[in-house]
Amino acid sequence: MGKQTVVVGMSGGVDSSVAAYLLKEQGYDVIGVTMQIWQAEDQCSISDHGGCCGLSAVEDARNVASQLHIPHYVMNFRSEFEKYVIDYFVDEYERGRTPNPCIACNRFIKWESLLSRSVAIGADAIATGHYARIDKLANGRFCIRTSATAQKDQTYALYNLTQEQLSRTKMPVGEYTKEEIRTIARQLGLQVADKPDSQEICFVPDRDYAGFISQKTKKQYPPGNFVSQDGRVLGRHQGIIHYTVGQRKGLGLAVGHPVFVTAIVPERNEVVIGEDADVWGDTLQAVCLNWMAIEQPAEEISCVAKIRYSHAGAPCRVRMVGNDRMECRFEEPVRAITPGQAVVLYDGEYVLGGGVIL
RNA sequence: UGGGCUAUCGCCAAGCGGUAAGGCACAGCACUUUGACUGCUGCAUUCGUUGGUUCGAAUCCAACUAGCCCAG
Repeated sequence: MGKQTVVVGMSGGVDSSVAAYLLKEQGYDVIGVTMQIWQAEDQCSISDHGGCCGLSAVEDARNVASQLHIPHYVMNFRSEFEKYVIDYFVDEYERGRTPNPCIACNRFIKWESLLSRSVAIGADAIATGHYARIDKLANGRFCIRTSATAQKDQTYALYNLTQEQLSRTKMPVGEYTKEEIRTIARQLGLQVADKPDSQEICFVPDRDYAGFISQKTKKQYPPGNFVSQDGRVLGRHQGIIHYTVGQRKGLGLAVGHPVFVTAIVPERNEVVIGEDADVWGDTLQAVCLNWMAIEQPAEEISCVAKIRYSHAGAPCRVRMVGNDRMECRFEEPVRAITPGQAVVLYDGEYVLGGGVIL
């Protein structure tokens, strides 16, 4: 048997660049691939910094690949990205929900699409620069495990990967801390060593995601009422897509004390406002489940659940309440259970599974 | 039209003769590969207007203006 071939998704950032290097060191045949997913030809001016998918990213990735002496290709995933990430993102906001585009992108673009195309060109697996590890458990299942450093952990956004996808994936960066990765990059002389971490939604570099949606759909999202929990009108909002559960800033409501969005009602074009206490809850239901370390549990299980990226996690009990539908009951109330966000279940360092909050 | 009350930052609101609290909102920064939350910093040389009293007034006096309430 020859060496295994791995396609590394190279975003042009430090993490995926070092990932490519590490795999090469480990003896794999490494192919660098940069996914073109958003930037259209006429928009290269917008995001030089940050974005994982800008045009400058292609330049950076190409340079790194040549320094590492590995082949580099650019693959176009724009239509998939449009369908599975952009459309989903817009739809969710229109329905008064709050999407997590990174999770959708991981599942459908980085894995479903990149993996199949990589296999098509003869690769055995794909790799990314995520801060997470993949283990094969005693029960035979593949599982995402938190990275070596709790500081930088990206497992939340990866709960959605299938067993098949995990079996063909490598995440070499998960064994290191961010600083170690940057140090390696410097030692290699990579010019991306000190490139800042990406943040924000990659396809909305100016942070104005509501403007992005309007521009994208060519639709107007009419103003409506801010209402209290008992139905009193408190003011006017700028259109439902501007809000999310738990939000405080940008409401323009001077009530004397902080107030928060507690719910969004698209049918009535209303945004419900409440006190801080009103935004805490101890139960949620989730659908579109994906089980990772375990199969769908028959009995109630105890675990820790994260309600959003960068949530510390909270102890809860989980049980199925329907076909592809589970309920989590938290020991203590958690803040801002938000429809559309993901719940990810953990047992220690291992991701048990997750779903989308109803 | 008589009588009374109130006018302080976008909103609410301290102040009661000694040189403008606070909360909310808002802005910036930090944090953050989603939306949020959170933290820090900033935010009225000026108190409806015009005069007066006083060493000194947002605070006392007068007139004017506006709003509210009660009589009609």
